[in-house]
This record gives sequence, structure tokens and C-alpha cells, in this order.
Amino acid sequence: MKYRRTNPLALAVLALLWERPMHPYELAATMRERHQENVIKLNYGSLYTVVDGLAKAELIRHVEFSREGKRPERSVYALTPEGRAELDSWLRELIAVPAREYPQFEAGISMVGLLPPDEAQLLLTRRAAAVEEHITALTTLTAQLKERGLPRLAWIELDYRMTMLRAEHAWLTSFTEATRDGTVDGHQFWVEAHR
Amino acid sequence: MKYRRTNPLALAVLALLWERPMHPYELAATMRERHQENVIKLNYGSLYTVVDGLAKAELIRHVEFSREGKRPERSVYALTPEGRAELDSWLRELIAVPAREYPQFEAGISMVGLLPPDEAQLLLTRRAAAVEEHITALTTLTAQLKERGLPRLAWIELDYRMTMLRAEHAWLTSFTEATRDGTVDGHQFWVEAHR
DNA sequence: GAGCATATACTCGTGGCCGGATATACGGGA
DNA sequence: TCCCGTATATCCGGCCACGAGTATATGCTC
Repeated sequence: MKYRRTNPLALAVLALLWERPMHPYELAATMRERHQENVIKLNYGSLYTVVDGLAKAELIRHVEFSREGKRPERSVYALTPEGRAELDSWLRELIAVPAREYPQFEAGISMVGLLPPDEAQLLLTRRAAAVEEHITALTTLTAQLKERGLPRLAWIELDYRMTMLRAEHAWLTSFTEATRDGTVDGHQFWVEAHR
Repeated sequence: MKYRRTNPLALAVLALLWERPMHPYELAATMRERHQENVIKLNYGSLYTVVDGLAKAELIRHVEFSREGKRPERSVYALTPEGRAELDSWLRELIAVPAREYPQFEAGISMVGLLPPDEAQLLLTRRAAAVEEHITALTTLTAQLKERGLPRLAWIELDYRMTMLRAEHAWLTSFTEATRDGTVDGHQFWVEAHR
């Protein structure tokens, strides 16, 4: 039976089990340690559902119940050959084919006309500030990672995100200015609608 | 009881009902007509769930069963004052506060090291081509909208998306080139891991 | 050595999203 | 006039995500 690629958390699970067999809690801990949870949404409930799903599709296999001292039983999973193939194929797809996604800000900005222009201006300025803060934080973080000897390839997703955030910031600034100066095409209508 | 802002489709519903009372099917049709479905994910199942939720929170109210000829019964909903307030407040939040989102490409690119560099290069090139096509399509579309006399404010979300796509394209090009030339920091390790 | 916070490890119930199924009406061509 | 494709309008069942809850073990402090 074919596996339905929904939750990218499943991809992370496959990738981690490719390194070595682990039990779910360990998967979560490892993702935390490597800051992967900033890139792929992680929470326990989903993790166990996802692991079950992968096991049902035989992409991973339940290999043992281990027990250390009197700790709770741990069920360890390992990657199967089919799982390895799925990891490869899914990853290729994620990279080569842009996914149809719906960023919330697009929804918001598409309705900005419902708010009066001066308020829109304020809100956009606030967003720009938040975005800038985020950029600063990422700059600091990447500098630290670099110092620790990690090559760019190891934090390439942060590099990508920074590029995108900078682009968003530039757009926000330019649109905010246009709103302030009244040079947005449609400004006349916008002002008149809010009186 | 407070409403849980999950599905942005609910925001679209509030915005449409602000114009005039409608029944769910009409909401969907209107969204289609205005190309809003490209910005906010729409499908019938979710729509009826969302409308129910809004009604339960009394942000919209069931005003009538109308019937035209022998067509199926239609249940028409209208915006309440609380709904109007919610629309405003939610919209402000969407614009001012960047939402924590998890674009799939970030997940993919973060694992690009699992693929051999030459293949990564190929996949990234394919993505760049797809992104470029998308940009071209948007350029044509916006030109048409402009011709029809629609001001930029009316398709501001397309403007935003084009900016973001261009930024992604530039990043893809630059990273692909670096991969080809072997100038990515970590290239040595990358090549050696795949032999 | 008692007590409390934290770490380990998993489970379960709720609720929301989705796609496909259903049923009727209308319009146009043979 | 009959048929078929499309438009109108809604409903339902399954699946999946989520976060809170549970239970034990370990370590740290006083």
C-alpha cells in the first residue's frame, strides 16, 4: 500500500532512522538537539501517530522492546529498504517541486483594504520591526554556528530563510512608504472608503 | 466563548458576510469568482465545518432558509456585531504579527546533504524553472488585471507573492551555482559522503 | 534522606480538515 | 421530448493533528 505524504515530520523520522534505530522519544530529543523543530513542526501526539503510520506502510519496522533499569518500556524502530527509498524520493520531490502553500500573511494583506490606510501603515510597520528582529536573531545564530566550525551546508535552511525574510522586509518597507505617501495605485478609493 | 482562530477560511467567510448575507455555496462561488481560492485554501467540507464553528461562536447568525423554485434548501448566514469585531481584530493580527509557519522547502533543503551534490544541483535547477514559470504567469495575470482597470491595491497579494518568488529564484540560482562550482562551504565533506 | 523539580516515555480523547457522495435543477442538442 | 452534462447545495465518515494527561525514574538541594 502506498504511503500518503502528508506530515513532513514523517520525513524527519525517516531521515533520523536512516542514521540508526531509535525509539520515538529519542527521535524527538534528537530533533530538539539539532534545532530541527524550528524547521519541522514537532509535537508528541503527532510523532506517535506518524510513527504508527510509517510502520503500517512498512517503511519502518518495530525491532525491539528495550528496557533500561526500571524505566518504561521503549519500542525501537528501524528503517526498512522501502523506507530508505521513500526518504530519497520524498526528499527529491520536496526540493524539485514547489508545494502549493497558503502563507497567512497573503490572506491578510489581500484584505488590507478593509482597514483604513493609516492603520494599515501602523500594522505593517510593526510587522516590519518583527521581521527585522527575526533577521537579527538569525544573523547572530548563524555567526555562532560558523564559529563552532559548522559549514554553511549544515545550516543552509537558515540561509534560505534569511534571504526570504530580507525580501519580505524590503517589500513591507516599500509598501508602507507608498501607503504613507499616498502613492499606492488605488489610494483615492482606499481613503474614501473609510470615511 | 472565545473563537479559536485556526482556519483562515473563516476569516474569508467573515469578510464576505460583511458585504451581505450569503449561504455557504454562494460564499464558495464568490471566492472562486474573485480568485480568493488562490490565497486561502477552499474546499466544501472545510467550508461547512467553518461556518458551523462561526455560528456556534455567534460570530455569524443563521437568518433564513430560502428556497428558489425547487432548488435544495439554502441556509443563509449574516455577520453579527461580534463577528465584525472579530474580523477586524483577526485581520490586524494577521498583518502585524508574523505567524510561525513551516514551508516544506525549508524542510527539504535542510536535508539536501543526504543527496549527492550533482543530483541536488539538478533538482534545484528544476525548482528554479518552476518558480520562474510561476513568476511569468503572475506577471501576465497582473498585467491583465491592470488593463481591466483594477488598481494595484486590489491585487496587492500577487505583488507580494511575486516579490517573494523572485527572492527565492535568486537564492536558488546562487546556491545552484555554488554547488556546481564547488564553492559551498562544506563541499568537500558533501562530495566525500557520497562515494 | 525527604522532597521536589526535571527527564523519560508514551497514551488518549477531542476536534478539525478533507474528499467524495448525494440529490435536485437547468440548459442545450439530437 | 429525452438524455446528458453541468450547476446548485449540502452532508458525512474517516483520518490525522494536537496538546494535555499519566506514570515512573533520576538528580539535586537542604
